[in-house]
Amino acid sequence: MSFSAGMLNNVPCHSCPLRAKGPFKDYADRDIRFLDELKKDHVAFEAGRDIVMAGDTDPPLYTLFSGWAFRYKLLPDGRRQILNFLLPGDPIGFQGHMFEASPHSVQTLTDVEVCSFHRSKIWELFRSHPELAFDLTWLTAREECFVDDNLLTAGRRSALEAVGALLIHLYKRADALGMHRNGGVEFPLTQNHIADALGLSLVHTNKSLRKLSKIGMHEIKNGTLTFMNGRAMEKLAQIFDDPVAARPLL
Amino acid sequence: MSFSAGMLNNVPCHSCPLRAKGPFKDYADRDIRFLDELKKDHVAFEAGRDIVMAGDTDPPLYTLFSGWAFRYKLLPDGRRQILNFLLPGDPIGFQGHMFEASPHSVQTLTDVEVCSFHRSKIWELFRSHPELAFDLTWLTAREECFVDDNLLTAGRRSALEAVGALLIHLYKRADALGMHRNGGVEFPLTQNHIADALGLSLVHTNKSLRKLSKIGMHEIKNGTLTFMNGRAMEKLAQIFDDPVAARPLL
DNA sequence: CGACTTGTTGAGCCCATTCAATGCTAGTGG
DNA sequence: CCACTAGCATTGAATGGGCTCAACAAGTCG
Repeated sequence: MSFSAGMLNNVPCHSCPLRAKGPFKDYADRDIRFLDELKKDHVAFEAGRDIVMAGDTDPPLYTLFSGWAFRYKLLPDGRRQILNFLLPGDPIGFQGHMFEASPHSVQTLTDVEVCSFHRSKIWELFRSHPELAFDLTWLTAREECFVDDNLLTAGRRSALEAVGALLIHLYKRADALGMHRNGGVEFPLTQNHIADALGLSLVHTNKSLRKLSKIGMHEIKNGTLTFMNGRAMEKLAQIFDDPVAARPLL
Repeated sequence: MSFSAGMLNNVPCHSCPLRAKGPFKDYADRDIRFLDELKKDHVAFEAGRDIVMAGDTDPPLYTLFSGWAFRYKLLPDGRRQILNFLLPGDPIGFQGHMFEASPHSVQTLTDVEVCSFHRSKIWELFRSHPELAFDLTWLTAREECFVDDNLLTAGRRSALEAVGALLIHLYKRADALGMHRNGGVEFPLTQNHIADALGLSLVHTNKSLRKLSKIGMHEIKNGTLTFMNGRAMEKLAQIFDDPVAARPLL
C-alpha cells in the first residue's frame, strides 16, 4: 500500500473544535477523557482516495474531522451507487467492524483529516460508557435516515426533483456545520457524484442541473452552492422538511 | 384509533421459539431476564395495517415475532417507496425513538405478532446490559446494510436485474429463518410491493417477473417463491453473495 | 351477484440513456 | 510562453427502457 496518508499533530478530544459547532452535545468529563484514550491518531488523506474498500476485513475506525467523503457500492461491471455523503463528525467504518467484512467502500471527496480510534476498545465503550454507546447507535440510525431518504429520491422522484432534493439536503447539512462561503456553502461534488448518488446518467444530470439553475433555483460556481430561491426549490423537489439533516450531531 | 390489535398470551423471552432458530445468539441468563422485564406485551395485527406512521412521536417499540412487514416513505402526492422488508426477529420503531418523530411508516404484509417493549427502559438497557445494547446497534447496522443494497439495486440495476436481486435477497432471508413451503419459501408480497421497493411501475414489474419466470428462473405461486435455477438468477442479477442476508440475527 | 384486489397483456409515448463532439480550466513539461 | 494532457461541464441527436393508459382475466369476499 502506498504511503499517502500523512500524520498530523494529534488534537485531543476535549479541545476538539467540532465541540464548539452548533449541534454538538456536551459530554461529561469522564466520557471525554475516555474518548481521548480511545483515540489513536489524527490522519490526513488527499481527495479522491479510497480509505475503506468493500470487502476489507476489520477496516480502521475513523471519525471525519474535516472535509467531505462518501460511502458507495459497485456492481461487478463497474456501475457505481453512492449511498450517502459524510461530513465532519460522521463515523466511518463502524459497519465494517460489525460484520466480517466491510459491505461498502468509502472515498474522500476533498482532502480530509480523520481521527482514528482503537478498534479493540469499542467493546469497552459499550461496557463502561453507555452514553457514548447510545450516541454511537444514534449516529448509526441517523445515517440510515439519510440512506432512506436517498432511496426515496432515487426510486420515486423525477430527475429534476431528485437533483433538487439532493442539493437541498446537502445544503442543510453543510449549513448546520457552518461550512459557509460567500452567501452559500462549500460544495465539492462533481456532476458525476450527483449522478451516481441519484442513479442517473451523467448527461441527464447535467441537463437537470442546467434547467434548475436556468429557472433561477440555484447556482454552483467555484465549489460553492447558493440557493436563489430555496423555498421554490423545496416545493419543486417535493420536500416538506428534513429536521434530521439540519440538526446533524447530537 | 380503531381497536384491531388483539392481545395474545405473553410468550416469555427465555422460552421464545425464535431462540432455537439457526442464527440466534445465546444470551446470558441475566440478559434474558432483563429482556423479560423489558417486554410489555405480545400483540397481533392483521395484514395490511400501519403499525407505525411517519411523523408519530414516540412510536411503540416492537420486535417482529412472526409474519412479514415493511418500512416505507411517501411523497406528498402519494408516490410510495418501500425501504426494506421486516422478518421475524427484526426490531420496529427504534429509529422513531431516537428522533423526535418517526421518519418512516411501517405496515404489515401478513398477519403478524409483535413483542412490545417498555420505551422508558431503553436507557437502562444501555446502562446495565451492554451486550444487549451492542446487539441493538448491530441490528440497526444490519438494517442499514439492507437499505444500502436496495439503493444499489434501485439506482443502478436494470428492471430485470433488480427484480431478480430482490427475489434472491428475500429468499435468502426467509430461508435462513426456516420459512419453507414445499420446495420454496413463503412469499407474501404482491407485485405492487415489489414495484414500490424497486422504484418501478407496476406494469413493468409484472413484465419483468413474467420474463424471469418464462426463462425458467423462478416461480411464484400460492404465496410461495421457488427458484428453478438459483445460480443463473444470481448471475443475471449481478450478485456475488450476500452474507448478511443469509445470517440474519446475531 | 357485484365490488374489489391482484395479475396480465398490448399500444404508444416520453423521460432518460447512449453516443458523440466541443469548450473550458488547470497542470505539466519543454 | 506554448503544446499537450486530463478532468469536468455542456450540448445535440438518436435510441430505448420503462412509463402511462386501457382493457381484461381470475380469484375472493360480503
